[in-house]
Amino acid sequence: MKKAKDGKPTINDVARIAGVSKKTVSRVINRSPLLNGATREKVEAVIADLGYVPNPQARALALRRNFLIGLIHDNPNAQMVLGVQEGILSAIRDTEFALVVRPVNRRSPDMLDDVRTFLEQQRLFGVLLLPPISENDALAELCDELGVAWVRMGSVKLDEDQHMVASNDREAVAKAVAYLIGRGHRRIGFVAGPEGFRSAAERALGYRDALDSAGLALDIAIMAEGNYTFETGIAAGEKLLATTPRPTAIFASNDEMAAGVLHAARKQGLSVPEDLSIVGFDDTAIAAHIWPPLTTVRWPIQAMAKAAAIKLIDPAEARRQPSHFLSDLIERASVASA
Amino acid sequence: MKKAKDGKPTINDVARIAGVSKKTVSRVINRSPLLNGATREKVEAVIADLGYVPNPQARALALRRNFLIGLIHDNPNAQMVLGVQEGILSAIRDTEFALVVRPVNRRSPDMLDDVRTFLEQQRLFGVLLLPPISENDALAELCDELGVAWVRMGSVKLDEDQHMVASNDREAVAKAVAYLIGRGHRRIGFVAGPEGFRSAAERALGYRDALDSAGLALDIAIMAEGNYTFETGIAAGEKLLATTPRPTAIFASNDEMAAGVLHAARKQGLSVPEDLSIVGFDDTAIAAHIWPPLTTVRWPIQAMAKAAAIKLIDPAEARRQPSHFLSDLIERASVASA
DNA sequence: CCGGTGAGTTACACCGGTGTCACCAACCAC
DNA sequence: GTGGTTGGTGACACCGGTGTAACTCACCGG
Repeated sequence: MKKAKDGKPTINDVARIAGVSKKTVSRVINRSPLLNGATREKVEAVIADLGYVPNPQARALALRRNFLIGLIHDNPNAQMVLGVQEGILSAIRDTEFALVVRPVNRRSPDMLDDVRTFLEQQRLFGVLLLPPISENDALAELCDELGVAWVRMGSVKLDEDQHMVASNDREAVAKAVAYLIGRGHRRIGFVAGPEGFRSAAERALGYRDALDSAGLALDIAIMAEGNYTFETGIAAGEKLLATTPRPTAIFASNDEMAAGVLHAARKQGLSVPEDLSIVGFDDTAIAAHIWPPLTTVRWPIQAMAKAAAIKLIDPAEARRQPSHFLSDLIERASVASA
Repeated sequence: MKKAKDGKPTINDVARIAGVSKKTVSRVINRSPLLNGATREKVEAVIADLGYVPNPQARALALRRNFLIGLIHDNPNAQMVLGVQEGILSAIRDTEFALVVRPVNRRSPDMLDDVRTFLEQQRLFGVLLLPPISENDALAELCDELGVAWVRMGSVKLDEDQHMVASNDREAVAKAVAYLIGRGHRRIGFVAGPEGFRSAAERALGYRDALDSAGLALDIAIMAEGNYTFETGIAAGEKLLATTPRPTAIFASNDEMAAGVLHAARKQGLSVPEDLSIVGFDDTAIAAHIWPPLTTVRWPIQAMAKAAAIKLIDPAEARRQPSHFLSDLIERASVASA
């Protein structure tokens, strides 16, 4: 009778029915310590009875902060993006936060303006920046300017711990290439990622590190560059396989390019791994599903995203979260001894 | 001086500086028609000068509606989910809507409660339901109960047009199998999707349709079931390839299982497509990147998601959006004539 | 018996928008 | 000149929460 017929119950309804002020109801919701136990129980009973849930928009307005975190990304790899989303979700589960996604176009000249409009319009609490766009310092500056908290993920540490969650691509690639060297390979080709990507640069450094440690010389004849796509992997594979002596192993900077190298090898009638060993990076779905299954480097994407999200939303837990994650070599069937 | 040092400008700031009431500013923002041109220009100048952007939470509170739409999904295929996200984003670009994502666990007994909590807590304007979870009628009912608008995507029409965007999997599979028959195949194996998935049932019906039209008998010896994963595709492939006479072609209900069949064939020393033709469904990344590239059925996922989002947010445009989308057969290299 | 203390609670303004209605001036018909 | 429209604007309450300060009431010591 007193309650609007279709509207959801509000704090006023609860207060009236429980016979207390709305502020007291607010205290119950927010678990305020100075609250008489009997009052709390009475109010909680009414809340349960009415099925009352606080209105997040009203809360956001009064608190001058909201509970939305954004994921800004420009990543062609669907599995990575979804892994990140899952990771963030596991961090915000059972909190009042929600995840807003915003794919952007790295190549668009309006990219920064787009992000600015998005942030101004939605007034997010904070954002997560995913590679490769996370490498753009202008984005971090924009967030600072607009008062939006931010954490970026990346392949190498770029900021202080509270703003950064990094894998260590250089070290991981060095381990993978060292593994090939350990299997007797001496002529190991390298397919780099595109110029301008920090991950590509880091992975290339890892390759050099491994050769250096083993006392092997760098030979630019067996180094090629792709842009992380299957097609450029084929082209790079063709180039490397045309050299003499032919490499006995190739490390590709991501799985798609590794699949392209495999494709190129097959076109030339080479068997993998008998004639050529191949190692990729990322451990995306394709790695396990091609033939032969690809030995590759897996980085803990969900765990990283979860840590990043916690840094964003929970200052108390933030310092307990690692900023640095280790990758593993996943051995499958695309590597044989030389 | 008058303006808080760190806070963003509010409608009050604009009103005071422009020398009008806040209601007039509100009218400018909302493009009210009864507004003197000179007043409008004056206010717009102040808005531009201050960089004023309306607070979405305050707006949501006053309007008793917000501008968040949710994507609820439980889909193992990252590419599909991301395609949907892109599609939705292209629909809400340049609107004030934002996209909130919510992966759920289909198998969890708490799934419905999770969704309920999510919807009650966030008070979304509306949600998009993705298969396979979109097939759950209880979800649609829950949305109706909570007053949340909804549109579901699926492989077959389940609701009235305003709630539904469907591909036509049955017809698409029938076309694909007819294509195999047209290439001379008479013994065509079928790998079904998991029981309980509407898409799986529809695809199986399409297979039967095609055999019927060609006057071919159904042979359950060359039908197997998988759960849309690579591994179950291998198992299904092994089963079908063990029959005599061996099928000359196999249609798998998704690409991952098709890749599994390919894997099984290769293990038995069979060449594809010389000894066995294979057709998949979905045209995910894996289809183009395995060897040989997979002939498969592509459904217009982004366009469907875009149409679904428009139905949700724009009643005026909604009736102009199709509810029914057609799939294409993408011919690659995994099919040869019998 | 009285003033001080602190726990528990309330009244009220406020967050930043929108809806309603009153209001005013200009214009019109009579 | 009067009364009735109409276009344009403002005052004020309201949406549903939270912060602040003030209040009430036991309980305490002197």
